[in-house]
Amino acid sequence: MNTTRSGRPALTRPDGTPLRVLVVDDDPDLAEVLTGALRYEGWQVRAAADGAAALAAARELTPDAVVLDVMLPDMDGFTVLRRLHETQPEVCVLFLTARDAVEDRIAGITAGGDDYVTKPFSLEEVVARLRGLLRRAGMARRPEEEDPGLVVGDLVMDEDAREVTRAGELIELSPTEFELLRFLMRNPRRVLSKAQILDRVWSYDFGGRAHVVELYISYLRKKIDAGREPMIHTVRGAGYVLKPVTT
Amino acid sequence: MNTTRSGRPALTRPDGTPLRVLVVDDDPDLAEVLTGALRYEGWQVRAAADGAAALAAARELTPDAVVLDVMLPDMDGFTVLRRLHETQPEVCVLFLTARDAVEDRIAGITAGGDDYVTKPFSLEEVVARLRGLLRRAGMARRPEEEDPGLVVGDLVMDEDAREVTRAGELIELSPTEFELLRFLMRNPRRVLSKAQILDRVWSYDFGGRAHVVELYISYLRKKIDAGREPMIHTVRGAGYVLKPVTT
DNA sequence: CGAAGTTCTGAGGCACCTCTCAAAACGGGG
DNA sequence: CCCCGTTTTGAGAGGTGCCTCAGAACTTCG
Repeated sequence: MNTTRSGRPALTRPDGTPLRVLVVDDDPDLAEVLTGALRYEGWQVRAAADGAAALAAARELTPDAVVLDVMLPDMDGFTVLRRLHETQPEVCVLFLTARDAVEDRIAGITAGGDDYVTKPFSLEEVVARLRGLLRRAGMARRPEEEDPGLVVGDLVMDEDAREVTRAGELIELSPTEFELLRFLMRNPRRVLSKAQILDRVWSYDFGGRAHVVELYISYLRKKIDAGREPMIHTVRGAGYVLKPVTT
Repeated sequence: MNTTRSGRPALTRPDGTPLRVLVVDDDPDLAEVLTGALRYEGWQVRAAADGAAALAAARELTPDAVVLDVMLPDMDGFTVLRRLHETQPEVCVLFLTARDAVEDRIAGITAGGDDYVTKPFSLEEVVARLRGLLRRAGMARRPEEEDPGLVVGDLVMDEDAREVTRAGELIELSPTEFELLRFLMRNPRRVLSKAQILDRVWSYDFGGRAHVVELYISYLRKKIDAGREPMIHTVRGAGYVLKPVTT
């Protein structure tokens, strides 16, 4: 079976072959990190540095989704989108955009089913948005059973509703807490180093130290483990693990 | 069958041929030690002293993994990474870096599935990280059956969860204890000298005496053999062995 | 514009980990 | 049975990792 590099079963196309994604960004470092992260999901990834290259690559690859920077050296991201849809109307597009840039034009996009994230973003966010897009477009399916959502023990996360419950009890989380927990829940019973967590959950341009991770772990513990059998465990010198209580 | 020099079945590529690893470091002594340790794992190893040589060797060898020093005489380790991924997107990279240089430039590395170890490191750590990388990338498989983890008698180690159980009972270990036990479990029924243990489990720059090994063996015994049939045995004048109880 | 919530920094402190020293226990050879 | 080298154990110093708290900077929303 097709799997992610973390060993978890990958999200695939309906026929079981790996999802195909095209990354379009003119910043080589960012493109490198993005393609790496998406490959890590078990997907087939290709990169392009400008609009012309993107359209050429898209004709060749026929991707299921495109991660598309709005600002490209040769042409506007929206032009690329329009041209893409001419030949491949089914393709999903995830825009990458600066925070203060053209919110109005983006707003029209999301109506068409596409989505966007603002720079600087975290990799978990990009991956989550992409998975959401593909799932809603019916272009992806989880292998085997029906989508059970994210479940670890009695801890349940509904990504669409952005709701988390433990033992049926609703838990309110801030945005960062939510993303951290999602990352932990996508990798249960695996020790995750602070560096790994920082790289995936925090924005790529975050300069701070790993101390923040400890802080947010402590926030999560207060909300999730408070007065209960703990699910978040510290592994000294290695990182943190999320485990169901009944090991 | 392809085997390690210790007689244990080697981790191989999916087609059964030996894994191919490229070691890139400008310190000849360190490169020598590393290539030796990786060859000992039954892998096909080649060394390069700078970035240019590394890229050339990679084109020729098409390695499954690259052990890459961040500081190279001719070019940045990250440039090497990007160039490598251009031609061989599937390759895994394990970075070697100084402890205080970590935070700034390593950022983003673990997101793509790659990993790093800080100098000074132990050989067991490098090997373990590499095995983890290759296993998760689906690029390596254990010969014959599915990955059972590390099992000796009723002693079981889950490397991902960093968990050790004996007869189902969870045993808490410090980082050094864990690495020592991993080394013993990877070489069961084999007498390991204190010098061997020191060379593999402790960092290469460790100046202390072999007395630490005795000390840590005693710690392990207290946790693993406590009140049970002993698995760790002393072979006077030779070293230590880990054996299942029913010999 | 003000209030509430969120994110991050820095300092303090506790607990654990690692290693050294010293002495006791063990085991084999005479 | 005793001696001597080897191994084990105990106590403790020093360092490090991790957690908590308090508050400052920033954002969001009314």
